Amino acid sequence: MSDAPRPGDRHLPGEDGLLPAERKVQEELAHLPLDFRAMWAISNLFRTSAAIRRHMEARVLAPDRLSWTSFVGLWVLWVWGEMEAREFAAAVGISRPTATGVMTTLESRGFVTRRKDPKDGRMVIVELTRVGRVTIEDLFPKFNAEESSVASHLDPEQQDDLAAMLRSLLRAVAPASTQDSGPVV
Amino acid sequence: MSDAPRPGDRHLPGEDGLLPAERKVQEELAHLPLDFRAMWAISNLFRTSAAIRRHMEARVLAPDRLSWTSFVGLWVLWVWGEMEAREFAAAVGISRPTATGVMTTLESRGFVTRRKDPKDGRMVIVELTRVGRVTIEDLFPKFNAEESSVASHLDPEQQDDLAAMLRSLLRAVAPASTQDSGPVV
DNA sequence: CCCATACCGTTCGGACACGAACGACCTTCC
DNA sequence: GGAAGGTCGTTCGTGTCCGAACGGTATGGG
Repeated sequence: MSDAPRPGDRHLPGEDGLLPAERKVQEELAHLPLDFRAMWAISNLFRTSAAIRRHMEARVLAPDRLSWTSFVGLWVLWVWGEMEAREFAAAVGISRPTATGVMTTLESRGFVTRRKDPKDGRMVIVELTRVGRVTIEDLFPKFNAEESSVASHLDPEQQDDLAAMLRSLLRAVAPASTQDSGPVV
Repeated sequence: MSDAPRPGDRHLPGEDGLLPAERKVQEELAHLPLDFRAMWAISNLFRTSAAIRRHMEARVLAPDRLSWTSFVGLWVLWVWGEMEAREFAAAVGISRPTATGVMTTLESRGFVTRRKDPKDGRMVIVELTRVGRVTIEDLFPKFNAEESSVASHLDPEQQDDLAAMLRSLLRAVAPASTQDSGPVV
């Protein structure tokens, strides 16, 4: 723990130390009885998730002027096939009102269609159009290639360990009912 | 200190197994040449981040009718002290237009004040009010207690490993300039 | 001195996000 | 068979979020 910062010493990426922001927090809040170990784990979860999401939006989604949520919507319908609107909302991980807006956006761009269920007049069934299917089938391999590129900074074993630890946390905070239908991308 | 338990046999499928949604994906996309290992690592990052964020919003923030972003804003000003608006935006991890809206919200609730910098008429300096400081000083220990509770589902060593792996991914996707000022909660 | 340049915060337009509430629709129980 | 209650998708209001663009402000070079 000999972290004497020398003048002009730049912390190059690749070291295993705390981020600059973390050091500032460590310094300012050291006098409080906080669980810093948990804080570094959880806060880096938010930080890294947001950074990778932005990376994906810029590299993969922006060329098609597709938002993150719209992309997840296409992906869900691609994997699951046609589904009711409330299932769509649950699978994407958004509320039903938000799902209405997202479906409207996707419909206006010709990616999905909505129709009423003849068996139950309350239901609305969402389905990918041909254009929507072609789009996600072209886009998802690119998305996964970026996932692979980002994850390659960890060993394969570390990738497995990371996924396992995250599943453990997920099971801790999410009710079992929501784990079956949460967002998957 | 990387004496992570490494049993000779890998975990059998089903025990430490994939989530239901992951199994569906595995089944539907098995015929495509995708990097599933990276996919499980990255997708669980998004899933778990969103789940924990909702957990925090419901358990810690909802009683004060405070949004996630507003909470981060208060926290940033608490740790860093008064700062220029563009620094505030960078520290919270939002764009400058979004920061204008968030500051307006926080100002209307009496948590922060905005004033022009007499030295440079372009700048706006944001600062926590007394009410804002009292609020975050009451709220953050509760927030950290929930972080600690969630993280307790991992061993202390695992928490450290998780944070280290996430920092590694973060450094891979984020330009060095944004690492100093990214959102920290 | 003035103008090009650059930067700051804000505004605008569009999409996302949620809780509350509403009309339409189905089921259930008298 | 008709009212009661539940569920569905949607609408409304508010707040978050971004890229593009605008007015205000500083600074440098001519």
